[in-house]
Amino acid sequence: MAETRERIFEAAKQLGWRPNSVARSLSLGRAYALGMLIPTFANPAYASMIAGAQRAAEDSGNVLLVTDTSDNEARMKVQIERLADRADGFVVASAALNSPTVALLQERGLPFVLLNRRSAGEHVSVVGDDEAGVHMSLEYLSLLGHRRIAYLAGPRGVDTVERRVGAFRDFVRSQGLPMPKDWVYRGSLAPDRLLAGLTRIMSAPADERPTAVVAVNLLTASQVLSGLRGLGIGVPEDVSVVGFDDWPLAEHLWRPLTTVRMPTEAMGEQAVRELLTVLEGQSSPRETRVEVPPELIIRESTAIPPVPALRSARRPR
Amino acid sequence: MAETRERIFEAAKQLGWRPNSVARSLSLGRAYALGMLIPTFANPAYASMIAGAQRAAEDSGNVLLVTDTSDNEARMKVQIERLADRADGFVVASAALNSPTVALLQERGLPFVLLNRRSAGEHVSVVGDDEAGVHMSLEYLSLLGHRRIAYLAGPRGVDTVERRVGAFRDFVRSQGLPMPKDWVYRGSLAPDRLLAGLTRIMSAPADERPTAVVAVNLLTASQVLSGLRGLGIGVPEDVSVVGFDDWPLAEHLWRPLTTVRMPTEAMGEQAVRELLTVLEGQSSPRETRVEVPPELIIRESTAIPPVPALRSARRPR
DNA sequence: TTGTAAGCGTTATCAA
DNA sequence: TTGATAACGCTTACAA
Repeated sequence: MAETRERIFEAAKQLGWRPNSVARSLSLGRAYALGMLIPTFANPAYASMIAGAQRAAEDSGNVLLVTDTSDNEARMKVQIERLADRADGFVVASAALNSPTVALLQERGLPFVLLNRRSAGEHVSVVGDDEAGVHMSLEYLSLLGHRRIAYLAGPRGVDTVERRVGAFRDFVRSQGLPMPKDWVYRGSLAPDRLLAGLTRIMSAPADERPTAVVAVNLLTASQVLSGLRGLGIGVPEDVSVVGFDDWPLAEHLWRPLTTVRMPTEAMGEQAVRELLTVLEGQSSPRETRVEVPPELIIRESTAIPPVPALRSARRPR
Repeated sequence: MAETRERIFEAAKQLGWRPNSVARSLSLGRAYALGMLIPTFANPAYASMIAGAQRAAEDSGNVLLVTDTSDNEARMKVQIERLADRADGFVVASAALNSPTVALLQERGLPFVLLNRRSAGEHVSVVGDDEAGVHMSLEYLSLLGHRRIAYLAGPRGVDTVERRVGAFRDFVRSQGLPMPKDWVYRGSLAPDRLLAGLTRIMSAPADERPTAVVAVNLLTASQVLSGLRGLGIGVPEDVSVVGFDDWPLAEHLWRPLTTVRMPTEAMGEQAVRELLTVLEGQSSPRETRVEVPPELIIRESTAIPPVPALRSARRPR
């Protein structure tokens, strides 16, 4: 009986015997391990997705095998090959919108769920409500009186980024805000390029340039802060800055950063739960939004727009 | 012959066949996987150790299985149990000075090398030159003219921390600098506790309190910056601040932080190389120092001490 | 209920 | 050189 089996297992364990998980995997055809592909450990947002995922994995008796892909498709391929038999499925947080990796997983029949970044085609994915996050930051700026708002997005091709810019554009349109072409920056996020872009946007006279800048992520936001500081533009008295993602250091930047905190930990957690149901064959392609809503963390990088700007905005043309 | 074997493997691969790595592990008794235990993904210093380790692992045909231990011994135990058969050895970056985990690894005969943090007893370990890092930051402060220097270390029990405080104490002694008892803070690094400690140290009159504060890591340093800002103490004009570890955000803090950059990536790399030699049975217990020296990144949080302090320091008593 | 054997996909050994 | 076979350590199905 099962109970006796348990007792024997326990007794054996006391004597120093432990079942060999490799042999177990081979016999069972199941590894009780889940792979997780992360663009980079360097981005703190992923650190907490991993933390959440790992907790969920451990709670369900699985181990989580995490790798850093550097957003490099060739590396991802190698890692998937090497982990294919050792893991029962994958949480993929580093998919590009058109990723050969996703194709590879599909053709090899490896179960997977996308996290944070979706990809073209049908598959199960778990994402946070980035649109709501952007929306709430814009609403807040709007409430403060800002009407001229720029968005620093970075290059095309990543789902999350597109969702965030999309939400920005929707808001701007629905509120009838001004939208000169270069107020949405789509260039490289490399420090010098970004600074050049920011400088261009800010080179207009004070009553024509944006009174608020929204950045696509935390690092970009902090570069913006430093950039404005270098340009001699005050934050928040001249320009307000809002970031995306949160992290202890965000509080200690040149100006403590107002930013959108995404439920990253819950996202990681839900991704593995979703993957587990896929492994049980219970799931069909669909997109899951994590229920936990984003949160706007208001600190000191935002304020009402400068008075001249207000005057100019109200002056009839 | 071996060559034919290769050709057949290649042909089979074309046809979609791939050797099953689990079966391979079982047969070979070797998994070609290495475990890595990290205190927390949230600390950016570890992110780059992982990056280095993963590169070295991949280059040698291994996969790196990384887990976040939360510095929790119980969790480490579970993770080691679950990875014991799936990995050939472990890189342990989250060992406490007296860690049951190390004992566990030893009694189960699992090969391992300690990274960054050493532990009591004999074992192979890879560390950076923390002492040199601290030393160079203190030399720099000294050169600027600082003589009253405080060190915020945090709780006892972690090897790296002890090495850093040790180096601080050595320097202070060798230079005959003043060293009131509470200038070395050994309390909790929780924000409120740390702030209380800092406030106490800074509550002395300006010409008696420290003119420079050195922090044990990046987060602590940024908390110190914010703390001083809150106290209305200027950085660097009233007090200089030096951190430990570097990260892109360090440049964007309230004051761009002068800090010691450790060769974290090289450390991770070397740890897996070291582990690989252990696995080949070539290694006896020893400590390896990573050759790459620390680097002092000078930014804007340090300057010459304030003039009144200089005057007071020079005034004969 | 208990014990035995087959199978998981490799590699390694030993005859042929 | 080739080909069959045991072994890795577990699970499960089937006979005793």
